[in-house]
Order: sequence, then structure tokens, then C-alpha cells
Amino acid sequence: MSDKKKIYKPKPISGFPEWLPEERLVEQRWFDHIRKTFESYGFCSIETPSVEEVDVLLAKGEVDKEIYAIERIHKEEGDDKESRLALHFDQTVPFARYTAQHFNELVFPFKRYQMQRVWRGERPQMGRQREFYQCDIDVINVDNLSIAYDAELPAIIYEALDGLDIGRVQLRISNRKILMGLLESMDIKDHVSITRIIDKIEKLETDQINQLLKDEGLSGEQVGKILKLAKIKGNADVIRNIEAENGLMSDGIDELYSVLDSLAHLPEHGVIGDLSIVRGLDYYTGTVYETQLLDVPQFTGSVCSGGRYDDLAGGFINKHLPGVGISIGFSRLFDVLRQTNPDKLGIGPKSPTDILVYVENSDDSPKANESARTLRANGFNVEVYHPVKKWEKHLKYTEKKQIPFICYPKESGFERKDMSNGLQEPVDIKEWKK
RNA sequence: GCGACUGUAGCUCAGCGGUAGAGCUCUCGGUUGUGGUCCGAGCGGUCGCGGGUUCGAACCCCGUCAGUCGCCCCA
Repeated sequence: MSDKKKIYKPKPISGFPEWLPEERLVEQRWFDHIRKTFESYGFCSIETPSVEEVDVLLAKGEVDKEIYAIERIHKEEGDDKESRLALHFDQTVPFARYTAQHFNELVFPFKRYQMQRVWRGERPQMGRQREFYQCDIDVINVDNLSIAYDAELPAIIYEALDGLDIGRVQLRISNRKILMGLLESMDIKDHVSITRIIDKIEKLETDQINQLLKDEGLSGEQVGKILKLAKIKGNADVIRNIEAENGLMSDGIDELYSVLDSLAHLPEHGVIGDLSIVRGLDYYTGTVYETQLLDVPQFTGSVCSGGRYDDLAGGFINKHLPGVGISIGFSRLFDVLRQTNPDKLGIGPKSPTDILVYVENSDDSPKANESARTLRANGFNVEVYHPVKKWEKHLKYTEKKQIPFICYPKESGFERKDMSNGLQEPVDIKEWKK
């Protein structure tokens, strides 16, 4: 009697988003714009495998990262001796490996961009997924790398983000040497836990920050000096007037001044020196970046971050290869906008089709296909609605997919219907061009 | 990994101890002026899963899994 199909009920996997065609279309538009911006500054594209050897990903000793390892289902006893693979956690480390591995074939300073998925095994929430796209640009050079690149990258990023129509963005820039110099001058060793606390300055009350720092064993005077420095925000001149305690600090101030000064052409809200920016990742050694969406106060995280790293690739080759890079948190940006400000996303039609060609009955198919070819040659995206159905069906389909025109044959030639106003008129398809 | 909350139709949810419901979506038909409106019909659910209590469980209890939000961390 009942021969019901067995159905495995699909459910979304948390943190692994997928979009509808109309959302994907916007995503593709964003990718195109970002790619064009990067290439306009002479960056070339590379792609690295989704997986790296675990040893490569952990080369910088960041073992606490939430990395997905992969494994064959038909794994057998003894297969353990294969090197373990894992999905890459970011694109910076694979890029460093790539640069070292292809060192002899690359031209330096090596400027590349990379737009790929990365994976992190963390609990998802708004703007945080487990599988997401990042758009990275980095420059790596041999032995030394001009500080001018530290300023060029944020300029490129600003241009890329500004073109997406997502409201005002603000790049916040600091230089780790400034805070590190201060800590050094006070003979404080545990940089990592201090910087983690500084990182929360925007989130917590001053009292709480004070307490956290004191819990680390700092004196009241030390805490005061650190907080006074970390709360400095402003333009190039503000940074220039900071008093240096030692050479390291002085270097940091000079570098940050130089970077901010080179970015003076950006709108005032677009870039700011902010000494509370220190970044969690421990391989950054100089300039560090974060980016805020000024018009989305509900989301305070950074949508685009990066920094200068002195020798990330040096672990893979016996050379000194300093670099600087920034990564747009593409999926974070898209997701945050989608959830908080869907109008800004400019979700449009459900397909790229410009013209639907109407087939009245199956005898007309060859004619329809041929006219579609003509229109495609004229630059349009054209689809033929093959099922032979009533005119109303065609209209409904065209309407639902928000296709602007229907083209249909008449005794002599063709007519087109403009879906925006219902107007129908004869058309010479050879002369109808995009 | 930790904490709080939530799992019923494709989606949004009602039902809270007595035969599984609504709206939307979808399919088909009718009305209409060639898209809209309106009308009718149909498709669609082991009530997350496993156990327990009960004459009887979507509902109460225990466990488990999944999800959402927050923390940690970060794009």
C-alpha cells in the first residue's frame, strides 16, 4: 500500500551558510569589484589548496587555533604514518608557505591577492561562521620591505570596501612596536596576556581593564602608563607627539606616523590611528589594522584586519622574508549586512537573465533557439523557457525571476514585451543590442 | 570548550495529557485584461532522537543530538 519514499530530511549545518541565487548574485558582484580593485594596483591572483599539512599550519606554534583536520572514512590501520592534513585556518600562513616553496620562480616584492574559503571550528554567531571567504592582499619581499606598503594596503582596502556601498568604514591602525616598546621599557615580559586585555578596551569599563591588568601583576603606575598610551586615538600629528620611552617605541611612532600621513587623502572618518588596536595573532610585529563598520553599530567586530609580519615565511626557507597583508572578512561583511541592513545589499533579480524567449509550441523550438543565439551574440543573457505552456505560465515565470524582457515570434519577425511597463512592440532582434 | 534558551509541514508559528492545526510557499483548476486580486482543490508531519511516568504523551520526567544567543577567540 503505502510505498512512501524514504527521505533524509536535510537541515542546514550551522556555520556553513549557503545563499539563494539572488543573494549569490550580489556576492559575485562583490567579488568582481574587489578583484578589479586589487588588480588595478598590480596584485596577481593565486590559489592554494584547501588543505595544508598540520605541521605547516602549526609552524608558528599557534596550537590553540580551532583547526579542522581531515581524514579518510576508509582509513586503515597503519595509515597514520601519512602526514596529517587540515583545512587552512587563514590564507596568510599558506601564502607564506607558497612563497617559500616557489621562491625561485617569483618576482619580489611579491604582491598577490587570494579570495578563498577558510575554516575555523568555532561556535557560530552573527558575523562568525565556520566556513567563510576571506579576500587577502599581501606583499612579501626579501630582507626588507618598504613601510610604504603598510600605507598602500589600507588605501586599496578602503577603495575596495567603499565601492561596495556598505556605509562608512573606518580603518583603525596602530603599530605594535609602540606598546611593545613601552612594555619593554617597564621590563614587562608577558606581552600576550597584556595585549589580550588591551584588546578589550572598547568593550569593557576602565575599572574592569584596570583590574584585569593588576591581576597580571602590574603596579598601579604601570597600568596607568599603559592605559594612557592605549587610549590614544587620532591623526598623524597626534601620533607624532607621543613621547617615546626607548628606541623600539620611537621606531613604532615613526612608522605609524608615516603610514597615517600617507593616508591623508582618505576621508576623515576613513582612517584613524588607534593604539588600542593590538591584534590577537602573535606573528604581527609592526603595523596592525582593524576595520569598523561605522553605520552598523550592532556589530562591533572587525570586518577587515591584518598587519606586518617580519618573518612568517622564514620558517619554511632559509631567507628573511618580511611581509604585510590585510584580509577582508568577506563572508562576515556579507552576513552582517544581510542581517542588519538588507536594503544596503541591493538584492536584485533571481537570475542574470535579460531576455526570455517564448516558445509557443514545440515546432517553434528551432526558431526560438536561433533567435536566442542572435540575442546572446548581441550581448544579452538569454534563456529559452522550454516547457511548452500557456502564455500566462511564461509571464509568471518571467515575473518571478524578474527578467526584464520577453521576446516572442510573430508572423513576420519578433515582438518584445517590456516587463517593467507591459509595453509590447515589434523588434528587429539583429539590431537589438545591449 | 563554558552558560542561557529553543526543537511541531518547505517557511513562520499555534496546540501544552484525550484522533496533528493555521497562515504563507508549492502544484492543479476557475475568475480576470497578458503578470496583480479573488475563489476552489491538492501536495506536504515516525511533533529532533532514545528511554521513563500514564489507560493514554507533541504536551510531564530523564538522557541525548541539533540549533539560536552570549562568553572565549576571531574575519
